[in-house]
Amino acid sequence: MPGKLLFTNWGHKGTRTFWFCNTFPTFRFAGFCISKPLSPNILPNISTPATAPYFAPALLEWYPRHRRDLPWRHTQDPYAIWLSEVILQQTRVKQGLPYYLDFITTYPTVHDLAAAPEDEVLRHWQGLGYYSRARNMHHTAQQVVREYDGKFPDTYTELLKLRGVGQYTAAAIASFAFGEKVAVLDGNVYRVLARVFGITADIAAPASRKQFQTLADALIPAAAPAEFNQAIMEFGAIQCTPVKPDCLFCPLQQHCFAFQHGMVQELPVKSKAKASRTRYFHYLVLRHGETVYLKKRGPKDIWQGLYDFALTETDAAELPPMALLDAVESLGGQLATDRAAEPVQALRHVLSHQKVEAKFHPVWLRQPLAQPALQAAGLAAFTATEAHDLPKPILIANYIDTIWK
DNA sequence: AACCCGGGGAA
DNA sequence: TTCCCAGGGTT
Repeated sequence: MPGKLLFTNWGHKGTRTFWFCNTFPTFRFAGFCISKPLSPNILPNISTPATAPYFAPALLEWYPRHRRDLPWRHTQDPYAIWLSEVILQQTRVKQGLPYYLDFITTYPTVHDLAAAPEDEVLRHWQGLGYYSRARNMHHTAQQVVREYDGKFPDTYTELLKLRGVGQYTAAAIASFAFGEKVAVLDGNVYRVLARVFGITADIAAPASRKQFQTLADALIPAAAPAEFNQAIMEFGAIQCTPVKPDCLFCPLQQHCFAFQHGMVQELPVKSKAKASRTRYFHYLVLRHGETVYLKKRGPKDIWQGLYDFALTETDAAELPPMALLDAVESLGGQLATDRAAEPVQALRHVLSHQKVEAKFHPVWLRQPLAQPALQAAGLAAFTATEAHDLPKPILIANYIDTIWK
């Protein structure tokens, strides 16, 4: 962002003087205005992580006094730790906790999880989102049983080979369960490091990862890698929060670049996600007697492996006239004449990357649909009880609740 | 490197 | 309503 040179802040550190433009992250350093972040992109209030001896001790002193009492913190079982970490990916503790308790109760060991049908695992996951996590988790459970004799690998490098276990999760399991000295890097860690050390790299850019990883690896103490990883993430979740961090009572206040320079709001730098698109779903809720017809969703779209109704998607909110009747006819279905028409229900469902505007069209059939037509359409007949037990998107589960109370 | 994948809570 | 939360897999 070249051009603007209005100074909003300035500071001294040692013999150096630096200024900040209001066009952050452009800033001036020692009289030179630079348009790109310094390399390495650590602002001059620290030289190297080795000169931050305060960091780990402060967190390790803070952690036992502020940590939440969470069930996965009472175990060394790599299975339980893996389970909790997969559930907590992109998920807040408050939302994930009941799912963890359900899973660890239903599937106390990796053998129990591996032996379960995928539909059942997905049903327990229902409502938690990002369903590939559940499918990958199930796959990995079977792999651990088959190829690892039911015992999780005990090193970062080996853990990384498991499906659904990336750099973060491998580091978490390796340190928590096996005491390996490898620093975790999640959203909390990015935020804490960016603020304390004044790092201006875009945390949404994959290329920034290396810089944060190098810093975190330098900060993690050999004496307590697990506690350090727990502490820095908990610190980010409780104290150094995304909005309104508790800087007033922060143990790192004196050392925090962002606080000392009034830039807590500006750090970390994070580019915005692209706008989400709107999709228009027209669901045909086909029913006959106690039977409802559902379809298992396929790959390369949202809600893979979950069940919903016969679906017609359109580019606009309106459906071409007769489209639904045509769809019923193509299934060989006939409309029942002895039932009053039920109202079309519209529900909106917002995902982080898509907005789904769904309309549910109830259709009572005169006769059951024939098997060949069902098979061709990917539909299958279920009772209300069976439908309840199948994994469904929250949108569909909510709708079914409204029609069956 | 870019893109896709859910859902809920707080302001 | 609007804004925030983000790790892993695929392409």
